[in-house]
Amino acid sequence: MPSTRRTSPAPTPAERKAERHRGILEAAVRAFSRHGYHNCTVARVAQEAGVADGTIYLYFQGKEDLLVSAFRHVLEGMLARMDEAVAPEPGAEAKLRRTLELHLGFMEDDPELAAFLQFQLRQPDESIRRAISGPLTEYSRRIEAIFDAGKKAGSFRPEAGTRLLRRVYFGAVDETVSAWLLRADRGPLRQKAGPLLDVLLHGAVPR
Amino acid sequence: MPSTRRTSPAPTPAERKAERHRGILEAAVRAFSRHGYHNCTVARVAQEAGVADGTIYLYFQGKEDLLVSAFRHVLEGMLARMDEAVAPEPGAEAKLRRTLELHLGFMEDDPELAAFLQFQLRQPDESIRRAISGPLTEYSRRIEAIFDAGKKAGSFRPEAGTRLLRRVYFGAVDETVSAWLLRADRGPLRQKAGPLLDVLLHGAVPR
Amino acid sequence: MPSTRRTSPAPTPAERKAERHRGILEAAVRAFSRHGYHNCTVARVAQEAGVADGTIYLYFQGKEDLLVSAFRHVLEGMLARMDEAVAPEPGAEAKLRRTLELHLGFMEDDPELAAFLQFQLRQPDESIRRAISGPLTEYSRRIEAIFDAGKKAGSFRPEAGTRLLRRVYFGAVDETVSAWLLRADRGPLRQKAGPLLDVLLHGAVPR
Amino acid sequence: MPSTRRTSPAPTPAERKAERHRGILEAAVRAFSRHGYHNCTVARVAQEAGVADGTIYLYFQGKEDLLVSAFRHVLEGMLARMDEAVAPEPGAEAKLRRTLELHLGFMEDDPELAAFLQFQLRQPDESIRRAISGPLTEYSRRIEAIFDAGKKAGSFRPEAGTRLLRRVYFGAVDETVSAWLLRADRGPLRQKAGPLLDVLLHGAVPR
DNA sequence: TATGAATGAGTGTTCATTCAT
DNA sequence: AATGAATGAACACTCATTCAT
Repeated sequence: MPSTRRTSPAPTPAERKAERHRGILEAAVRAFSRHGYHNCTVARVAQEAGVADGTIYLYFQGKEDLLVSAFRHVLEGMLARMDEAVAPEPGAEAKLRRTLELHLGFMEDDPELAAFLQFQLRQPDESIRRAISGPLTEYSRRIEAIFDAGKKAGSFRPEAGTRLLRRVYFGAVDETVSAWLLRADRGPLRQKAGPLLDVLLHGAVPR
Repeated sequence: MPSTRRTSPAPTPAERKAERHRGILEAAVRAFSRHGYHNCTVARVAQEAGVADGTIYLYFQGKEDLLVSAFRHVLEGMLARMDEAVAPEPGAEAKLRRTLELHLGFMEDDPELAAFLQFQLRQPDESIRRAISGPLTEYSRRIEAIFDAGKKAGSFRPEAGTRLLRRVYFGAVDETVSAWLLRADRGPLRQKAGPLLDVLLHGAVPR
Repeated sequence: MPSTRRTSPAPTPAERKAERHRGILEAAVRAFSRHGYHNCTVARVAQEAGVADGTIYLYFQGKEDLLVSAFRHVLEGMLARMDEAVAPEPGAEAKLRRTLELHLGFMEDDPELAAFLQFQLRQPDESIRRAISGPLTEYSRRIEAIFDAGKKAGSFRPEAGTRLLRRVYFGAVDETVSAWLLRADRGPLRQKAGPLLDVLLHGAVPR
Repeated sequence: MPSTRRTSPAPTPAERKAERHRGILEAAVRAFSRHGYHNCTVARVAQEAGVADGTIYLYFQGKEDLLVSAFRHVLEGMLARMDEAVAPEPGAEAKLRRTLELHLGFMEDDPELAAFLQFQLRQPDESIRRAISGPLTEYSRRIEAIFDAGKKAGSFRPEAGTRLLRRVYFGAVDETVSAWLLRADRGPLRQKAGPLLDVLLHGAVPR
């Protein structure tokens, strides 16, 4: 008698496909972040994913599509978890803090993913930049929404441009994570959220 | 009477060599920023410089040395002009403002150079990052010196970490220039120094 | 009734691979001996073998490995056939004669292979010489074994050094084959075995 | 009063030229034997000779001409000294012995020259082989003359072909020198003349 | 659907040779 | 005569992509 309750019920073909899709994407993140996008062969991604070279091309258009898709996959995951965690936060400042903490936390927990985002995606190829900008805008939108809401609620200065604030936020986060990644002895990262936010919110000048 | 001092005296061999060196470096900046480092062949740099392929190798070790040397050349030029212009400024805040204005001004005046710095140098290759980090530290040092001096003079909050302030500065500048570069209609850039500095100095929160 | 044993059964992948391996090696012998190792491009070997350039690198490490592997392939074939033919010969002198006849016969029957062995393998590159010396030692061992056995049986002078005898044998064969190859009108070669052996065995001085 | 007997009187231009010619040839021998003909750049020969790259081309047609000329230079020197030393020897056997002793002596005294002759000249290029064969024939002629004279005088067996005897002689010398060169610990070489000649003259078979 | 052997276009680099000085 | 900077053709090797099985 077959067990009525399998630990993992036989996956449907569609599920198998989705699983492999995801497996390749995550292998790509690992492989690209380890060797660098240009120095990483498709064969290495395939090996990392445990599939044949040709199989990659059943799931993706080519190497570039693999990079872009991996980025989308990663960012969607991050945004989903951010949305869930940030929504309950009461005010704009709290939401911003929570977002920053989550971002730094993700990076700290998965340095390979962090290296992928910080280094491998900075490809100067026009087409890659274009393809990446879409998903990235989603993140931007969330940050700008927080700043806009904060301005309305009086938590943020209305005369500071929202896009400018967003850029300062992203720039500061970016530099912070990059510097942390390049350090040989990576200490804790998420705890840098406090000081960083302090400067972003109150500036360099004493009141 | 023959002039003893011609406007363009016959260049000495050493001068010719230095001139060619510089010519190749500047061709490299143009070629790399247009096509991307990895998509740009050495032959294209040679063509842009008006020399034969092999000539490149009389002046540089190889393609990577070309990238790194071009970066050093560019950054040294920027720093020299910054040092000159920033020294006379009276206080830390004025020095910071002048530095930022100059940085944005350089980028606005030479978008190709800006693209080179913003995109082509972000190579994930370990060896390139290492070779670049040295000269870049020079710039960091200047910014941190300004923040340190400002703290002593009471212009800046002493409890804000100097390295943190530097990272926020660099991150904000970086994002600002990148965003400007990616815009199809590049308007003025240097005038963004004011609002940007306002946020850096006084933060997002109203006092 | 389907035949259980086809004359040419569908080759297994492993067989196909071995076949191609051999095909490339033999193409390399032809191409190298025609154009000279250094003047022969890998592309030419590939063309001669009827495969793409890149395919060469699926079977060999590089050009040098191709040369060395080709040599090993050729010499192993020669030694196998020699061993088989020489074993039944009764005495040392007969064995030596048979070996010499076979050697000259191989060269006469395949001048391209002869040219490969005589000219292309004489590469002064240290690494090539080292790689070649191993297989070559096998041939040396056989000749020395014959001389040693002959000394014991009283057919050869015991006071003549075995290694010296081997060197005279190899040198004489080498010169003979080279001279034959360089001649425009290559007559028969194997029939030179008799006179050559006569000199080797009885010397230049009348008794 | 200027000394009437200078140690080296001012060289005429023609002498200077000849001196440089010789200097380049000898530099070529050293450079080629150290790095191998194909791995040795013309620039290295120039450096070794202490002249500019371009100067080489004032004295020689090109790299190949340099190799061939160097060979001719070396062989002419050897033959001149051989002729002088061998002439007084009384009989054919003595002449042969003297020639062999001189040959081995030259190699032992100048291993770099030996390596040049043994390895670098074995270039498979058709044109090189042709260019080399001429001067080499001179050496052959001397050896064959000795064998012919010896046959007439009854010292050598008349039924042994002269060319065959010459080939055995050259082959044996060649193998002997090569083996000596490849040995890490090069002991004495000239003293191998005796045993070698013994085998050449009396063969491998006891009488 | 998956495989992986085969492809062949693409490129950094070397170096024999030339020639303006 | 001598120089040595400049040339540019040539080539081994890589790897994204394809396709027969």
